[in-house]
Amino acid sequence: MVKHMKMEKKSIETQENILNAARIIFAKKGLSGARMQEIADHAGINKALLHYYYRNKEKLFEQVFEEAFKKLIRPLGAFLTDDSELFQKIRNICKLYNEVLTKYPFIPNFVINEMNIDPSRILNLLDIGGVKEGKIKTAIQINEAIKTGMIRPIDPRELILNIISLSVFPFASRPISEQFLYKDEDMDEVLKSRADGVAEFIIQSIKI
Amino acid sequence: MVKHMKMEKKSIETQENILNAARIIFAKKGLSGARMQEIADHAGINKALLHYYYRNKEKLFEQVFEEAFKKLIRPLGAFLTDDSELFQKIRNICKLYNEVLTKYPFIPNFVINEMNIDPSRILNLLDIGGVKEGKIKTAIQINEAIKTGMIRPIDPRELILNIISLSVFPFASRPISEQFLYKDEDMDEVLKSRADGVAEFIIQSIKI
DNA sequence: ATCTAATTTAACCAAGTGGTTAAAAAAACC
DNA sequence: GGTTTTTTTAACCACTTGGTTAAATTAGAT
Repeated sequence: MVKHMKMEKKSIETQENILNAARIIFAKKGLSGARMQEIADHAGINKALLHYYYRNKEKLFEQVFEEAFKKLIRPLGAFLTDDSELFQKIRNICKLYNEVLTKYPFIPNFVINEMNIDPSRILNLLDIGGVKEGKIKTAIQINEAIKTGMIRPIDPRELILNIISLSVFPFASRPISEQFLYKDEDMDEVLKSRADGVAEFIIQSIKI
Repeated sequence: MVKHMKMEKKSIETQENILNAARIIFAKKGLSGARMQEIADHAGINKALLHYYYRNKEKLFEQVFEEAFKKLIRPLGAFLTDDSELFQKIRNICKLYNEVLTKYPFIPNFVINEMNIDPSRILNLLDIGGVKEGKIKTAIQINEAIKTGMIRPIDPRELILNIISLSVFPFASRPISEQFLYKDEDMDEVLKSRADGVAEFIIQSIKI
């Protein structure tokens, strides 16, 4: 990306291999637990080449983290800026989070944990996907729905946090939930088929 | 604990200091991110003494993890084995989790993350607090409540997972929720006052 | 005061870590 | 086939890390 004029085929493929390996290893072991050697092995290359493409561990991690963080926040932004009617919006975000997290199940745990270790990591990434304005907009919409008697009174932020909790936590807590709740079952299938139930659970809880 | 016949006052205090330091550092940085030197510093002692009381990092970590894991699972066990009527049970667990996690807010993230890195860590800790039998008992109770028309049809495990999600996720995801939902507010206060609302949210969603 | 346990000091070690380097080899490109 | 880029090899480095050791010091208990 930086020091080569011609971007050859093999080179791009290698960089993609590195990123894929980094995604897997970092998500599994975190920044401090991941080893550059392991990432190189997983990418099918050697350490020298890994450092040839990515200056250092921190830079590689930043790229992987930023990408994961966006994947986690964008559905929230999509929900908050969604113009649909409230109940439909709720169905939409449940479905969207379910799709995204089925595809990238390690993201919630990974992002939350690294943010916990170093909250400053997020500083360059505020206001992604229009969350800021969307939040205000959706809060107004919820308060309207309360006024018109469509839903019972509830703090908009509480409702939003409940929606996210129900959508995201089962993925983040998978190893625990699997052990204590869904032992011997296909947790992938369980999680995938949750989306509709979650949306109805939320709607039931607020509608009058 | 091991090599001394007399357990003097100072000794016990030091061991407690070590454990407290270990709880904080491990919860913040995880097993791989924590440094024995940092734990020693935080405990106000030196590395030699740290190793004098705790043979190695792994042993110290195991003790801290097991303790945290139990703190996280016991409320679930208490809920599942609770003899109260269903709605009261739900109010009880919401309140209990809120109290426990207000006191130990780092536990969810810590336990979930370390389980994600090494799921085998839990193997000696299965069936804590009567979760196993309690699960069956509560499932029966929920199915009864459905039959008698007290609540709408729902998979018992889905309901349980929803309860846990709503109770635990806001604590686990605090750095993110704070940033995007409750900016500039006292998140401690917000979390503390959530318990009642959460219980009603759940009850509203299932009652007929 | 004396004996024992708790703690410090300070040096040390082996293994692992992120990262570098230079030269050789392999592959892609024209 | 010659040039350029990609990749490997392999050695190397400085630093960190978990862990150890032995002797000296401090504090507690009786």
